[in-house]
This record gives sequence, structure tokens and C-alpha cells, in this order.
Amino acid sequence: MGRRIGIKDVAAAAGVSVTTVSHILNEVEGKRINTETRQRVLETARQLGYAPNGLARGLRLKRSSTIGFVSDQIATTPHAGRIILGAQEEAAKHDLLLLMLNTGGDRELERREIELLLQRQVDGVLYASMYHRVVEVPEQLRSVPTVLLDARADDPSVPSVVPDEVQGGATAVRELLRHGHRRIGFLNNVDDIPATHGRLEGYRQALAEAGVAFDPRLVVAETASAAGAYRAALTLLQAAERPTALFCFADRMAMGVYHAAAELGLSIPTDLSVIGFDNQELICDGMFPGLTTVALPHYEMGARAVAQLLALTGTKGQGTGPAAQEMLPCPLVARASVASPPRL
Amino acid sequence: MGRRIGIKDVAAAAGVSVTTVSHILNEVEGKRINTETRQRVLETARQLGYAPNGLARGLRLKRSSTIGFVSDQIATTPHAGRIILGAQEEAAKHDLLLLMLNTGGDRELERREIELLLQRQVDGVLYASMYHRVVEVPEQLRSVPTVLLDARADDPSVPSVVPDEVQGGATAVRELLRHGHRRIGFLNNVDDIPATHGRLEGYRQALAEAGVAFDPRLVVAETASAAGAYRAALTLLQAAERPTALFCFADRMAMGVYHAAAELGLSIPTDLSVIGFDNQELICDGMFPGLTTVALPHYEMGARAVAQLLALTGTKGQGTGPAAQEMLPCPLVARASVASPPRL
DNA sequence: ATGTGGTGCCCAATCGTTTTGGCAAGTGAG
DNA sequence: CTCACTTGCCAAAACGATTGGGCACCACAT
Repeated sequence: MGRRIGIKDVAAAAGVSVTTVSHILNEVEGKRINTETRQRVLETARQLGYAPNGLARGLRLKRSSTIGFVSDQIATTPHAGRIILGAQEEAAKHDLLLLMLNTGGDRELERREIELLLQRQVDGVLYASMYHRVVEVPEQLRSVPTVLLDARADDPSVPSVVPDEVQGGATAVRELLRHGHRRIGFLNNVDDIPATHGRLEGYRQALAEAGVAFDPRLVVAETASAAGAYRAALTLLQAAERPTALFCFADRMAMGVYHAAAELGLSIPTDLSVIGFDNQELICDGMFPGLTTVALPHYEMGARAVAQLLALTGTKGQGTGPAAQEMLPCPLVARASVASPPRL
Repeated sequence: MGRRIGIKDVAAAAGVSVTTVSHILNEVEGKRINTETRQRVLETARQLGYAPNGLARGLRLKRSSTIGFVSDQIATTPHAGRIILGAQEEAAKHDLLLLMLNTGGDRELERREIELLLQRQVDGVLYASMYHRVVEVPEQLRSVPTVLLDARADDPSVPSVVPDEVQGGATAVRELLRHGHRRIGFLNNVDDIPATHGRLEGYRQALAEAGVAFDPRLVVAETASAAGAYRAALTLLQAAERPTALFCFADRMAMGVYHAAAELGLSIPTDLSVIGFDNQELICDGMFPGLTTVALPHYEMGARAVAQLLALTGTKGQGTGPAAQEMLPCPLVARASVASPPRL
């Protein structure tokens, strides 16, 4: 078919120069254009179905209106999609598009693919992890504005957007306290990541606020799987003074807790309240009863990261000094797994 | 910092013309270059850290080495990520990058965003649905090579890549038959989508192969949720001659079945075998016992779609006539929810 | 001396925009 | 009629690459 029509075609059709067309379409200030001419040009552009060539534009402007989204694992984490969605929708507001890249954690592959990104002259890069952790930012990204997403770097000059794990943990525990629980177990996971420490800290803070003493016997660490949680829950629930509520590091651990509870003849939430973390809807809604949990603000994180990136590219100065480290709150999502403790 | 260095810089540093540098870097045929010069240029390019400007290159070549990935919902479906991953990794093999776009099903938003894509001069577009269905391809995409992903169009001239629902359904049922089951229930869903009809067809085919008569009372349609499946399973399992195995349209329906079985005192897989569909690992692994299921070949679909797109852009002819409609098989993923039927 | 054929390189046009610095025509004052 | 100013438009130079068509040089045969 005929090639896409360009500014030149519009100029010819409207009987003016390319310059004038460009001025009109871009609404350049300080350039005086006759109102009638403007109308005519706009009209012909519309009729011809003109659309600017982004490559040419980018070349001239030294700006591609495209940002790179680099992540280790798009695939494994569900809800990862919400991060992408948040980023993309925020980007769309500024006519930006996302160039996606998954590295699978392979450092060499990462290098090669980021190279491709940079060749495309992206205006900035979102370097995302699929779970909150500390990452090492690739050297190549020094040359381009970068924001970390669901990740922090040792280097504090790189801005980042992460969930507030402490607040999230506290939110979960406060919900249990609010219902009158005092003996609250915590099934933590065993990895050395911010979530592990942060949620534990939140657990302790919430207990302290409520004047409940911290009892280390109520905290047990296990692999963040249903099977692991099942074992841990069995132990915890068969102890002398069993907890009346369990806070699970992850929703999938709650699946194990439900199983353990069923086996011990404890019904949820009458005999035992359970609260999870992550709000994996497929799981939470499928469980009986529906699992109350704390959600990670994935969508917002994506959106805020783009906003930060734009702020960064806005200020030419590449302002030195520590950059913004934004923490987003994790909201409670109530379903049906929390009730008042049984009268023992 | 100093701007990125270009071909011009390399030329100057090596003491040759830009033309020569370009010839050397692109290994242009029919152009004779002195071996020594070639070495010198390559060396300086390496030292200077030269990388071509993709925008300029794309402008000249009328090819951006970028393909658009348009989907309705990145977010809601887990495993959607595997489609993206498959597409991206296949694309990377050809030095292509993916420009992602999520429309949320909003037709007007979709139009605007695809417009952005086309402005970026993408070489082709993957139009993906997050579950297998029939879609209407946007008018704008006529002008650019397009492949449908997990979707079909009424227009058979658009190539597509979809899972083989019939084979998938049959695979599930054959696994049950193989273990000796003869009364096999099917919890279908109620939507009018290819999966609903295809898997039912597969169910019937597998039964027919095994010489088992089709009994309509064993098929019940419900919303594809745990709650819906729970109700349906209760009915089915309390019938006079209850089925010894249940094939569920979706893994999350199997969650409801597990619950119903537990309530009726049936243990899985001893008293009742269950098989799901989708292989949502978080669910399948979290259930007790682990859920045997049929996987959708998401990764392969993404990869094949890119391959098709490349084939399409390769043949200039835009060959008329019906295009390739590729169906990919759905493999069985065995866990622990299927066993031989109880001796009644 | 002239022609013939290779070799090794470069000039300049091109892709589709944006933008700087004009220039010509019109207007009103002197 | 001339000057100064405004208005409305345009020519041409970028941006960074690719590529068709040379050109200059050398060797060798005539």
C-alpha cells in the first residue's frame, strides 16, 4: 500500500511549507500564523489522516517518548501485571510508551538487552524487581535516568519506589487486635529480604501499641509455601496456649494454615482467625472462608515510579544528593477469615 | 555528560569517512574494505563504546526493530506473564524489542494507544487476548502486519496462535480414563467462549475413544469460580451414582471441589480424583493434595506468535488467502489429585 | 602514451521531523 | 515617497544513520 503520509504531503496539499505545518501542529509559541491558514492546515492534516513519524521526531528532538521497563521476572509473580499496568497507564498520560524487557535474572542477557534499550534512545528506565529486594543497578544505566521499582539499591542516589512493609505488617496485626485477639502468631518466611524483616517489625510495633508483650514463641519462620506453613501451623496450634489468630507472611502460606486448622478440627474464623499478605485474588477468593489479607500496592507503585522518572527527566540538573525513596502503604483487604477470638 | 558518541566520532577517530565506518560495521556485501582499515575501525568503535542510534537507523531503514504487544488485560490473568515472556525472548533472538500496551478492554483508549504504537513505526503488532476468545481486530491494524495471540478473528486472513482446547480437554479426561475411571464428571463454565465448547468436545472425544457413553447428567455448567464449583460439586457428588472423578474447567473451580469433597467426607484422591485446567501454580501447589491439571502453553504461544509475525514481515507479498491459524497442544501436569477409582 | 580493470575509499542524497533566522508584503507615520 | 514596524510565511540546516554512484590510484597490457 501507499506509504504513510508525512508532513510534506500535508504541506503540499494545503499549499504551504513544511515549516508552517510543523509550527501549526506543534502550536509553537512566538510564531504568528494566520487563523485561516491554521484552520486549513489542520483540516487537511485531519483529512489525510496525518500522524507524525515518531522515529524522525525522536531523532530531531533527542527524545524518544519511550521508557524502558526492565525486570527480572515478569513471569513468575502474579500481580506483577498490576505494576506494569500502573506504569503503563501513568506513562500513557504523557504519551509515553513502555519498552518491556525481561532478564530472567541472567546478568549477561540483561546487559545485552539493556544495550538494545539504550540504542532505542529511551528517555529513562524503570528497573523493576518482582519482589521487594536490594538490587545492584547495572553500570550501563548510569547514563540514563533510572528509577527502581519494588527494589532498593545500596547507592542512595537512585530513586526508588517500594511498599511499606512495616506499615503492612502492622496493618495486618492491628486488624487482629481490633477484633480482640491478644495471642497472635506470625508465620514469617525464611528469606533475608526486606519483607521478612519489615513485616516482623510491623508485627512488633502493632503489638507494642496495643500493650501486648512480644512472645518469641509465637513467631516461626518457614519457607513461604503452603507445605511449609502447614507444618509450622501444626506446631503453633498444638502448643499449650495456642494463638487465636495467625498472621501469614504470604497468602499461599495461609492455604497451609487452613489445611492444618481443618485437620485439627478448628474452624475458621470461629476458632481461629487468619490473615494473609499479598492479596492474590485467585487464592483469597477461592478459599473457604475468603481470606482477609493485606495488599501490596502494585498498581500505585508502577504509577509512582513513572511519575518519579518524569520528575527526574524534568530537572536537568541531575540533582546530586540522595534521591527520593518512596514508600507506599499496603491497604487491608477484608474478607471473611477474621473474627473475634473464641471465649476459651 | 557528553552526549552518546556516534558514527561520526568513530569516523573521525579512525581517520576515515562515515560511509566507510557504516560499511564496515554493517558488513555490507560488495564493498571492498582493506583488512587493516577494517581492524582499525572496529577497534576504535569498540574503544569509544560506539552504539548505533536506533532512531536514526529506523528512520533511514523504515523499520524500527520493535513490535507492538497490545492486550486487553495484562493484569487480571496470572500466567499472562508467560505469554509476554515467550514473545519477548523469541523477539530478542532477532534483536527486536516489545512495546507493551494494555487497553483494559476500553475500545477508545485502545484506539489512542495503538495510534501511539503506529507513530513509533512498529514493524508489526501482536494483538493478544488474555483468554482464548474471538476478537474484532481494530481497523488501524490493517496497515501493519498483525498476529492474534490467544485469540481468533472472524476474518481468516489474520494469522492467529491459540491453545488447542479440544486436545486439552481430551488430555485431561484421558488421564482419568487411564487410571480406570468410567464415571467422569465435567464441571464446565457458562461463558460462550472457545474453551467452553472445545474442552467439552475434548471430554466427549476422549470418552468416545474409550467406549464410554456420554451421560449428560455428568456435565454441569457453573460460573468459573470456587464458589460456583462448590455448589455444582455438591450436587454431582450426592447424586445416586456419583462420579469417581471430576474434570474442572479451571483450577480455581477445583478449589471449590476440594471443599465440597471435604464436607462430604470424601478424600482426594482415594475416594475422588480431580483434575483441573490452567496450571496456576500458586493454586495447584498450595492445594492438598497437589492438583493435577492441564497447562496452557502460554510461553510457546508468545514465542510462536512472534515467529509468525516475522514470517509475515518476511514475505513482502502480504500473501492473500487464509493465513496460518496455529493451535498449540496443552500438556498434562501431573501432581497428586488423580488415582484409581475406589472399588464401590 | 594509452587503455583496461581492480582496489579502496568517499560525496551527497535520503529518511521525516523541528527550528533558527530570515525575507517579502502590508501598514501607518512622518 | 520613505522609514520603521508588524505580520505571515518559508529556506535550509540540523538529528544520525544507510547507500548508490562515483573518483583516484595503481598495475599491467598494448
